[in-house]
Amino acid sequence: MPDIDVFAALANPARRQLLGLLLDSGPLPVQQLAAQFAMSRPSVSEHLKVLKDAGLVGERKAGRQRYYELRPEPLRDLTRWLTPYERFWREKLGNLRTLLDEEGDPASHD
Amino acid sequence: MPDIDVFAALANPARRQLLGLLLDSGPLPVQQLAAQFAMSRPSVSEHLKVLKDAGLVGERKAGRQRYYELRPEPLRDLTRWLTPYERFWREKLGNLRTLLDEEGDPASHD
DNA sequence: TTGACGGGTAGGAGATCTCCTACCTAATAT
DNA sequence: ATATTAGGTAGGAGATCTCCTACCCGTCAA
Repeated sequence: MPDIDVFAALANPARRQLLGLLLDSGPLPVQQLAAQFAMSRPSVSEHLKVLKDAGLVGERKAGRQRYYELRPEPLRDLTRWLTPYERFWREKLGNLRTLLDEEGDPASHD
Repeated sequence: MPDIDVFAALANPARRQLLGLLLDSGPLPVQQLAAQFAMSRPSVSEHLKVLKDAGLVGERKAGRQRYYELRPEPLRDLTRWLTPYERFWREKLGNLRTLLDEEGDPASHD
């Protein structure tokens, strides 16, 4: 149980995409996940392992498949870490900018 | 101008600590920052470069010193990325937790 | 039972990261 | 002018990351 840093786990775009898939579609077996990537199935397995070590996904066996499911709790650490910076940028940008940006920006996806 | 991923920039603990120092103490020259670390000054410089490429710090010259200052704006991308997961865990954890957290939400930005 | 399928693990190649010491330039100080 | 100080850059060693192909075991189907 290496207990990997959630920041490190999120550093890789493929892993963020895996989380996104699990968020959008619920629990999925490895093959369904791997089908979304150009890379090999074993590589996807390794990314899933990193996510599991970070506590970001759980796995449950069903016959010969393993369903991976999102476990978003560790992301709360990220949110907590972010909080003081969020306060800082609100002060910095001021009310005008805050109002303008609040809903108008296109969210970038990974 | 590699335009580095903010996730990648935050993957390293030393870089997160640098951001924390700048958050707590405001703009600081490299030496003041480097003094907080076991590592060499040039290594700190390299970390600052990564943060600068990610848009997370800015630098301004003052004589022979360079003051680095926090630029938290790119962290908004992180917050945006986090939003759907936050919604997910609120649902998952249930109402009790939601009610407890709700008060921490700064809804009062007239 | 035998085969096919789902998926983890091993080992390794190549890229990238993280740190170092040397060295360089620009700016102040004597 | 010369020495000192702040700090960036070069180049490299060693660790880690990311991907691959092979191979393994467990589960289901014939």
